Amino acid sequence: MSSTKDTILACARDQYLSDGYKGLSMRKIASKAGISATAIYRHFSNKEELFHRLVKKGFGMYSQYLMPALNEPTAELRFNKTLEYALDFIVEQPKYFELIFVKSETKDELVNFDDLRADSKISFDFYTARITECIDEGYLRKDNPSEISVLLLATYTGFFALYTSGLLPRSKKEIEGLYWRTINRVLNGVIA
Amino acid sequence: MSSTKDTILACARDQYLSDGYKGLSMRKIASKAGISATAIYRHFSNKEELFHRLVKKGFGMYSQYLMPALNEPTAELRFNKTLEYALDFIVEQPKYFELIFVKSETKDELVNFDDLRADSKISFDFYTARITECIDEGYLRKDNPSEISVLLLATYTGFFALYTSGLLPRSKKEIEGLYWRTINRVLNGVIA
Amino acid sequence: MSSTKDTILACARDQYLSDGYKGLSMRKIASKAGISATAIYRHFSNKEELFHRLVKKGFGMYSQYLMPALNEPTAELRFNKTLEYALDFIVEQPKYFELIFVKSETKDELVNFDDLRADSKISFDFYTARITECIDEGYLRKDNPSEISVLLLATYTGFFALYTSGLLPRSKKEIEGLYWRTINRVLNGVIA
Amino acid sequence: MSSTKDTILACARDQYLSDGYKGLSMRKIASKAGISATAIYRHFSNKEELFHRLVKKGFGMYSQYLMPALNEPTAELRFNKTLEYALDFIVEQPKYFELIFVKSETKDELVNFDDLRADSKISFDFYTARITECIDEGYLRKDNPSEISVLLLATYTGFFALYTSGLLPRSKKEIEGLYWRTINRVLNGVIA
DNA sequence: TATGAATGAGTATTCATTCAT
DNA sequence: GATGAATGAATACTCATTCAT
Repeated sequence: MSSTKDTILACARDQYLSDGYKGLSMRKIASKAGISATAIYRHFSNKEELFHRLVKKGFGMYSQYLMPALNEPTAELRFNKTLEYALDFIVEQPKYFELIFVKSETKDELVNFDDLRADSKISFDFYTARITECIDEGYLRKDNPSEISVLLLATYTGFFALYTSGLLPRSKKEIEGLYWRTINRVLNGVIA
Repeated sequence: MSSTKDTILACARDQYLSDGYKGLSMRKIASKAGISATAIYRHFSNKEELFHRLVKKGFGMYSQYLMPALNEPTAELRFNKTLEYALDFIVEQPKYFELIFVKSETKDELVNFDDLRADSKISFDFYTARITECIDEGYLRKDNPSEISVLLLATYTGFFALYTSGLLPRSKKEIEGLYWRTINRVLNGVIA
Repeated sequence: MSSTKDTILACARDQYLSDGYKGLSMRKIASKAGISATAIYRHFSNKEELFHRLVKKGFGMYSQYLMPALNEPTAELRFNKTLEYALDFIVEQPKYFELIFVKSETKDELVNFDDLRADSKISFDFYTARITECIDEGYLRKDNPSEISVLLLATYTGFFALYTSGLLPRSKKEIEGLYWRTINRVLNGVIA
Repeated sequence: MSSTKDTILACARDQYLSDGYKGLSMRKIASKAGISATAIYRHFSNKEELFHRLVKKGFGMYSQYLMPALNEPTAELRFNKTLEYALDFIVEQPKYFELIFVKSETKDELVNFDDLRADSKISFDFYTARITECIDEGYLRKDNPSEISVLLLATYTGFFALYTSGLLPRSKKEIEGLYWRTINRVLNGVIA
């Protein structure tokens, strides 16, 4: 409940999400949090650790979006809800999506921190599990589940990377439609 | 033939690609290029312009990879060669791929420079043109060509973003196989 | 009592007064003050603010020189003491005189900062007030007090601008005599 | 007739007069003159000499303004015309006035260059000569001519220093009126 | 006469971090 | 837990000047 810690993290997130890693400075974080720059070091040993915590939080949030899909009764519904909640995550937390799926600095972190690699595997494994049970139930064609997972995640990631980069200059509304049509085209190829 | 200019550009690229935008400093570039930091300003008016040229070069190189596909005799071959050359680009110029498709700073640049946006549209339009003629020739199912283009580019971009980010921890060889299987799964859904 | 702040200010003043605005660099100030260049930013947000404080201090000091004239019992004495203390200011603080009355950069500052303009008005108004009461008491001829103020300030400023610029190559002693004779010639024309 | 030399000087003047000494850079001068920065060194050995020439030109121009006063038939007229032409100089060449009478950098130059000191004496001596003959002709009260010269030059310089510094916030028109009233008040004290 | 390339010293400023309190 | 002061290294960039051509 160390409220200051959370405040720092929240300010760091806001600042990172608006200014990028370049603009993520201890001073600015401190100033936003209403404390002195040095006070941050009471809670995080350095900038690297602070950012590390931030990324972890992003992964945790992504998990929170996907997990409720497990409440659905059938594999097909769980699969479809997963795709839907993944969309929700981007629509509602576009910057967190960027943080964990796009921003290169995040990836540099991934290389150095095993726990973040593990976190990133969670979403991948979640997809794979959904796909496996869809194949088992005959909703999806017999195929390599982890490769289908790659296919879906790649499309998902790439689609929104294109979007956030301005290469798909469409409105939010259009994007949602395009997302589903794109996903359905992919499913067309893998569905039983 | 301004060799210094090219040297600077090459060093900037290397340094950007290894250290990210954060590590892209005029001093370091100069030091790598074996000139003084100020000498850079003889060739580029500032860091922004230097980076801009860098990105432009990346786009130019990507075009050079794809264009030969036009030499193929049929739409289907041109389409398949495009997918193949796109793979070649990543395999042979992985860092330039990262520069123009993944690195978020590049996208921030895109927002500011119309010419870069135009450059980025080229690859998209190239795909769309290939797809359109494939549909015309009956090789691809009747569908919205630009949306198929989005699908393919998204998968392509996302696939390698996952790869370069370390989320697909496989060897180069395996990756090529996985790429084709992934692409084929997509094509499965759109092929006639 | 923030001694460092005062030290910085003192060093900045010395350096400005000996090298001009050109030579007023944060590094040099810091070096003179025996601190690191960046330490200055703990006390002043930037060079502009530092210089601004410097000028303010100059104006404040000038006021401190003139104010005691108010202790005199008659308007005539207050007027004469003002002229005398103004001389004292130049003799004892020639560099501060230069700072606030001569150096052109100071004037550029004045344009941007309302509070400095206000400060500079103080001395002008002080003169005007002294002259007004001298006219009221019949010591000075009936005339426009603020214009007499202009006359006196102009002569005062111009006189010492000529002096500090080396155009009046005389000794300090001679200058004091010349000052009074010059002032008296002016008074000749305005005295009742 | 080395036209390039004159062009450089003209550009230097324009740039100095608009941006001050700080903004007087060889590069900017060259760019304005349409030549390369290094080309300047064909004509002036360095920045110091260039500025030196500039100041000399300013003094020369001031002389050109005053000299025609000598065409007047009587000492009184020559004296009055001198005061008038001095005003013209400021009104028409305010920046040159600033250059030779106000700008501290100019004065630093004066200290180092005997020829500039000599130039600056010319105007002073010119005043003195006018006053001497006015005393001789009985138009001015018997007094020390060079000290009257100091008085007039000080008032003149100080008056416009106050003006250019923004301490006399009046319109150009008002300033001319105020100038004459101020000068007349001075003359009141010295006139026969 | 002029240029383009290059340089070293300099500019203000920001950074993450340390330390004594 | 937190602060203010301070620091060294780094940032992009400008400067006057030199040199080979």
